Amino acid sequence: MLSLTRKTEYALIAVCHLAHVGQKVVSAREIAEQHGMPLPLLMNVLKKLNRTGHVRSIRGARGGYVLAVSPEEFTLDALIEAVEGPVHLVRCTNADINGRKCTLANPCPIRKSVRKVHELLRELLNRITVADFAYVEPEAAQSSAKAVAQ
Amino acid sequence: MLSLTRKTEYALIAVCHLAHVGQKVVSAREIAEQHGMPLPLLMNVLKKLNRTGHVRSIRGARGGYVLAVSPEEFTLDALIEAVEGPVHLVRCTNADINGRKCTLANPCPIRKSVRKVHELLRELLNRITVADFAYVEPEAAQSSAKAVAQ
DNA sequence: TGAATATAGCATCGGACCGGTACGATTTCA
DNA sequence: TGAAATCGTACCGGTCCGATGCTATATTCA
Repeated sequence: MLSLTRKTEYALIAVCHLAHVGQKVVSAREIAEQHGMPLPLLMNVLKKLNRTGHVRSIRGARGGYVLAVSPEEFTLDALIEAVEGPVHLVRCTNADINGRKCTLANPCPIRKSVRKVHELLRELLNRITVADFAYVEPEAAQSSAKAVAQ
Repeated sequence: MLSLTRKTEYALIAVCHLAHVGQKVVSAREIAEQHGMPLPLLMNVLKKLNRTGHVRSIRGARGGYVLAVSPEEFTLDALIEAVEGPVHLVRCTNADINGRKCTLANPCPIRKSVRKVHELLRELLNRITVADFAYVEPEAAQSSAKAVAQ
């Protein structure tokens, strides 16, 4: 199950949309319609991003959302954590999180190595920012691809 | 859900165990007991690894399993694919896999970038091999950690 | 002041998939 | 021939994602 959830997809698209329009206020409905996403789902995601402070919400008529952090500083790791909760490669990387201890015989032979891989994954996710997911499609995606590849 | 399944954990531990004992035949029961894993689960995993040719099974009394590939050439990516199926960061990276097409409005603004991230993840998983998960715990894990960090 | 718009919060439901179990068949060795 | 061990398949339960609905709150505008 090494995959992103659909929530993260929606969040990524929405945040890219917000990054693209700058400081203009955009309603969830507008974003949903433009990308063919289910509105309630998108709203759930935006609520979470609002709670974590990554987007700012403006209520009422003519309300909507504005990106509250700079795209360059908004890492994929932060986005995933905001939407899905913290990333755990395996359950026992942080046994104290869910209380359930690793039941494997101690010492678990792969614990250290798994932890190392976990860190590598986190590093990768922290190198990638929302700015890399530039809201461009046709050919201009090369500059963003370069940043991601770095 | 950026995490490995428990199957992958079991597979990793078992393969490390096999790598550690060299060409000696080890039964699934022996591996399970030594690491406190549920035997049937481990057998399910070993069956899959046998079907993909990564371990060789010897039936009958005194039977068991032997690693069929060199630990240095057995990548984490291959192991995950053998146990869980192919890795998909998002559903639409290979829309033809499960038939279900991406329902988002085209052109999906993040498709290209997501695909790039997907490749980076695959690269990471391909750099890590079973040999990096050396079957050592106390302090000697540094040589393997070095290889992983590379 | 009232209606319309839009987000906030919570609760619920269905389905997919992982984790775990069970049973019988097959093969090998003593 | 019987014991040991793998092979194959089918099944069940729990968890969590995906999705929906309703109510409350805040803002704008006529």
